[in-house]
Amino acid sequence: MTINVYDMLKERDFIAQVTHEDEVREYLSKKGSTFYIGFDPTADSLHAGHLVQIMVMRHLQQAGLRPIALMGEGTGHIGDPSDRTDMRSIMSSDTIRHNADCFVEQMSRLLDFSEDGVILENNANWLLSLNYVDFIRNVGPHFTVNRMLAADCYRQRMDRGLSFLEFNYMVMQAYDFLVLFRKRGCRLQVGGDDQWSNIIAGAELIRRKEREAAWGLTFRLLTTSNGQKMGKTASGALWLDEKKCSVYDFYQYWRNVDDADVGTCMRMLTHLSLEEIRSYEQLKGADINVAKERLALEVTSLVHGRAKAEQAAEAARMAFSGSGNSAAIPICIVSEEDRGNTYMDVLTKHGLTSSKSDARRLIQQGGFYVEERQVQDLFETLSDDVFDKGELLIRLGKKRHIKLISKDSQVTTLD
RNA sequence: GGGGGAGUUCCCGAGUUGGCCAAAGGGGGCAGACUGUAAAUCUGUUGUCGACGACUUCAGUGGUUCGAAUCCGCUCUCCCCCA
Repeated sequence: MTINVYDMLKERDFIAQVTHEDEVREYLSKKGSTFYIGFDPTADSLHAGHLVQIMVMRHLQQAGLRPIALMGEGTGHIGDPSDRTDMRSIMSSDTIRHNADCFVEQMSRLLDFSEDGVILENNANWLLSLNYVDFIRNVGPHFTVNRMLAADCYRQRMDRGLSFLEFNYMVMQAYDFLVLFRKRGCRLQVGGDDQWSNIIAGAELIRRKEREAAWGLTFRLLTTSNGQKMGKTASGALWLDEKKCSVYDFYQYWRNVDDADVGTCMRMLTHLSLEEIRSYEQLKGADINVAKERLALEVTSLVHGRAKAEQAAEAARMAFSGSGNSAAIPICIVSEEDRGNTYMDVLTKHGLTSSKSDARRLIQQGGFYVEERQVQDLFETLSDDVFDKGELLIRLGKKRHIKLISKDSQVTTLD
């Protein structure tokens, strides 16, 4: 017999909170049951944090359940205050729509949409046209402000200030759940643990208005063993869009997770079997690197496909141990006019360093290498003869490997 | 609407008897050592530039002054108490 998906999720460390464990386990064992998960289109790409939700959808989908992916184009106009200390900036309708489109596009590559495998909904369809008075008369009586204020997600904001706009978010999301129950018979909402308050609000609304059972289930947020949010890079989120985060950088992120986090990441972000993961967890010391390579390969494959993931792995081996193929190493195209300029200037011009002072510091501190030769002279210039077949490998610090590509008298596309 | 308080460099947060402030300290970032492309630890660094000096910063703006983050006026924003 196959194991109950609920127990499987539990074994893989996903589950944070559940409203009614027995009922939810039972519900999830029935093929065709629907569950929903919301995505607020706050950016034009999904990021690592969404990966957990995606994985859950994949697991449940494989178990024969029907995921409803709800695009929060309507709620996006409000901005979820959960798990935030500051107010979200207000986005234009066009931006929100664009973001939602990007989400759908990415999801279509991460989930099986064939044969209505995933139901796509968009709460703009029912939220945007709501009549204010009708709405608050309809759902308002079922909420007390007292209880809402006691909710975790709002309490955190009591000191910093919470706008009335944001205060409405919970009610909107609760209403979404009610709509999806009526429209799709959906009795279960799942989401990240920061969504707990919003989720139970919806489940209660269904009970009050429809006198029907509805449940909620949340998953652990992706955090490091010492409580830091994972999926953050120096420049922000770890995006799934290749244009916003190269496959190589994405691979490197997972290749470099803390020792203590490898097992959890494998359980939550890959489809490796628990036995296999356990054997990886037996590894000690430097051997753990093998596990990290596997983790990075698996997660990257999921998001970008096997071929690109393997290219990235190759490139990483090339960069760090000399053997391999550098094809996937991030490139930077330099033009004719860069010749003869100091490395300081070239690095800065192409955005590899934030300013010439920054570049100067890097070189002075001995962190700049050209083909593994440490550059000592602050004013050393980029010359023609250092290129090998139009390519030149440089290194900033210990880990940032960049390939300069010589593009003679061509218009360069900077990035 | 009335009363009070605050806006400092990526973040938090010193500094307000005017010069010794590019501005303490912590966090974060970056570089180096150590290492396993880990963690922890240690060291350095962290406005810009034609760089042992110069230039531009302390919400905005206009003043006072030889000289202001520090004093005065106005504006904007935020918080708190009362309504």
